[in-house]
Formats: sequence, structure tokens, C-alpha cells
Amino acid sequence: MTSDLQRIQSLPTWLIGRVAASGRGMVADAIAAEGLKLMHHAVLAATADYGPVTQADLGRRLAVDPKDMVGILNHLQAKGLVLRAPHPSDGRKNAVTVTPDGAAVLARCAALAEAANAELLAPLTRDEQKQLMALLTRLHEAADTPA
Amino acid sequence: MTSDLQRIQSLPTWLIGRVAASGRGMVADAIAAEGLKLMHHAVLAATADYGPVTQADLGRRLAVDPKDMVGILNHLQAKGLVLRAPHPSDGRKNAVTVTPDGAAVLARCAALAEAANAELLAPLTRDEQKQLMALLTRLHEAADTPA
DNA sequence: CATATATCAGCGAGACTGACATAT
DNA sequence: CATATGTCAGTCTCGCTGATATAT
Repeated sequence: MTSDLQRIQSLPTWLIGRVAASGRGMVADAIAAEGLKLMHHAVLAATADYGPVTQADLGRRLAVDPKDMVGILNHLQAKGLVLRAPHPSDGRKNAVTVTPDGAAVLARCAALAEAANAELLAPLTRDEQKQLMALLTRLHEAADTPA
Repeated sequence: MTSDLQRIQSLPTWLIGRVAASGRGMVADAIAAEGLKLMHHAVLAATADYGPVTQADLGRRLAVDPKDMVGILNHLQAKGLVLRAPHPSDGRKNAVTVTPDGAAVLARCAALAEAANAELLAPLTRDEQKQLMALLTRLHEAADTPA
């Protein structure tokens, strides 16, 4: 008979959680060299990709609460990495864009983050890395689209 | 040129983090029916396996800070699920054991947690689930044994 | 009116740090 | 003495709730 702890530690959620914590720490350490937290990097990257974008849209894409987005953007704006402008056609919204400084910081952060990701996945072959990503993508999409 | 390099969402760490958050929430919701948090469940299970066990050992096995272990065990003990006794041969240590009530709660929690895990992995076939677990296990073991 | 957006204030869980008493 | 254990106090981030003002 298997033990209780082995049952917990063999649960996919436990295993995924531990690996996620490892990866999270590695990426956080990497981009700390640029003075950014994980969420700042994520918001900066999403703004670069989708900008000009509203704060609510950023929150939806990154699964971040709109109320927390206020503080994150305050920090990025104070460092001169993003800009908040009034939305042209909807007075409720802000149009957030990345500044040239923000783009430069983002480029360096992206490289650091990718290096950390490569390190995390280093124990796997290229094919295995693709398999893992494919499986996780399906789980993520299924969880994102609840029945 | 695509902006794929800047897409946080294409990074393995981001994807793993999102799936981990989903799974964590599902299991947390499930065992909340028994009035326990995730860490309480884990500590209870580890105590059942290795008990009588010291608090420091529990912390090492579950990657939980010994200082946080104090509060977790306080909660479990207040609910009558575990017992702290003086260690027979080392006055610094506590010998933690599971009470009959604790064993009963643990059995129900384990079933709930396994059901939640099955739900998370439902989008994958049996073989794919095994593949995913195998890949994650290798990443976890590699991260656990740093160079 | 109902809805959406952005902001502010605050809470609680989790992961930490420092300090300390006790025992080995 | 140095080390290990358990405890307490406090900090910081993160993900939340509630309330408010404004615009649609």
C-alpha cells in the first residue's frame, strides 16, 4: 500500500506546483538584474505586444486583477517604461503604451527570462520540451475554458 | 518579425505557472470541504507517513519553513488532528503524530484531492498523463538537486 | 438605469527575516 | 563553544473584497 505522503507528492498538482515554484524563482532572480518583478515584466511585455491597450485588457490577458494593475502600471510609469494616455474614443479607458526606455528594458528582460527558462528545461531534450509544452498548453486551454 | 520573443505567454515558466495556479485552486476548493488548506493537508499526510516525526523533518520533506510549520501544526492540533509529544531522546524536538480523527480527515481529503487532480488532467489521455508526470518529475528532481 | 473602467483602502494567506530560549 | 530545534514577532508580496468616481 502506498503511503499518504507519496500520494500527495505523486499528485500532478503537487508536482506542477513544485516545478512552477522553481521556475518562478529562477526567472525572478534573472530579471531582478533589471530591477523588475515578474509581474512588471509580464505587463511590460504584454503592453509591447498588444499596445496601445487598456488596463482592463492587460488584466484579462495576464490573469491579473485590474486593481493590482493600477499599482503595477504606476511603478512602470514612475520608471518611465510605459505611458498612460487618455483613450481617444472611450473616456473611461487609458491607452497604455511602451516608451523607448521600456522597450530597451524589455528586450534585456526577455533575454534573461528565456535563459532562465532554458535552464529550467535543460534536463529535457528538445522533443521532450515540445511535448511538455504541448501537454501543458492543452491543460491550460481547457482550464481557461471552463465547462 | 513576430513579437513572439516578447510573449510572456509562450514561456514555459509562465505556462507551468498558470496550470499550477489552476490546479492549486481546484485542489484547494476540493479540500476546503474538510476545512483544511493545502499545506494542512500536506503536513497531515506527511505526519501520517513518517510519524512520529519532528517539525524540522516535516519542513524539510515538504519544503516548508520550520517557522511556518509552527502555525500549521498549531492549527491542526487545535482541530484535534495531530498531537505534539516530547521527543523521548532529544529534548529539543517534538514528536508529532496523527490522531484517529486526523486519519479520518486525511482519508477524505486524499480522495477529494485525487478527484480534483483527475479533473485537471481530464483533457489528456492516460498515456499523455503519464508522459506529463514523467517529464515534470525529471524537471523537479533536477531542480531539487542543484549543480 | 445598468455596465465598464480605473482608482483607493484594506485584508489574509504564503514565503520570507531576525531574534531568542532551550537542548545537544 | 557551535549547532539544531522550536517559538515568537514582524515584513513583503500576491490575490483577493469592498467602496467610489467617472464615463458609456
